[in-house]
Amino acid sequence: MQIEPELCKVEDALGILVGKWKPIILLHLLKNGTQRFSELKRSLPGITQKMLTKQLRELEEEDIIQRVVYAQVPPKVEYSITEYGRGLEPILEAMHEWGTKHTLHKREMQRKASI
Amino acid sequence: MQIEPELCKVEDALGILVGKWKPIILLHLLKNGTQRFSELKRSLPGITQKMLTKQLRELEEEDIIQRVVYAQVPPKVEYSITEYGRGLEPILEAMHEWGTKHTLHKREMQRKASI
DNA sequence: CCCAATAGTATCCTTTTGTATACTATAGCA
DNA sequence: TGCTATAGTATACAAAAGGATACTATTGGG
Repeated sequence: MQIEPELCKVEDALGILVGKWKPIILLHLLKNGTQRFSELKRSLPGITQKMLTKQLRELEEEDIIQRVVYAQVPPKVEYSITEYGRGLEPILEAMHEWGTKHTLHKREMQRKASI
Repeated sequence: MQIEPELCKVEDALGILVGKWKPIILLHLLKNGTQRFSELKRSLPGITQKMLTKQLRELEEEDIIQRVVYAQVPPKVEYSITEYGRGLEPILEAMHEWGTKHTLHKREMQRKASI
């Protein structure tokens, strides 16, 4: 792993995943497939509409998710992961794996600290 | 991959990597081994001392890096990745791999857009 | 006629991140 | 005596991210 020109690539990935909501949104779409706006909103307790819209727009911009609007009333808009976006799964998995270890590690550290 | 309790784990990993400087700092320490404060600073053009100090303190807090102070004048402080912190390498690698594809993908998208 | 449901916008505010700049302590050296 | 080097702090500020709340359009149903 060389360093200088490689950094920006790591940062690119990070730039796409970063934010309080993006990883959760992506996990939901990866796990559950196509979802409507309202379904996502219900899945993300605490998110505001503004935030959800913003995150979805940004992910769409990067071609990570796809947005399909149905000409209906009331409106129906569906979101799904693109082929390309599915490539993020290994990163999410690596993070998940590490996160699991991290939880145990934190617990261990606290135990030691309390002695 | 289950969802609800799993989310926080992904977010834990993200929380540690996120920031304009943390991934670069970690890559430098992973690649070059132990480094002094001033060496890191020189390696990160544009970072202010305050930011570098802050990021290093946070990484230390999470037991990702280790800080060793030598009782000298002028001061000497060395930073290195911990065993535990080394566990982040697969994540950085997955991001790097994806980032490389992303660069090509972006280029392709721009080419298409310009037709 | 009025209400509910959906997928948003618009506006204002707070918190978090990041930047710029100046300052400190101390030993060795000229 | 004053300068340099190192690893920081302190203070003020600017920008970005996130949150709270209110508003919109439309149509089918009561």
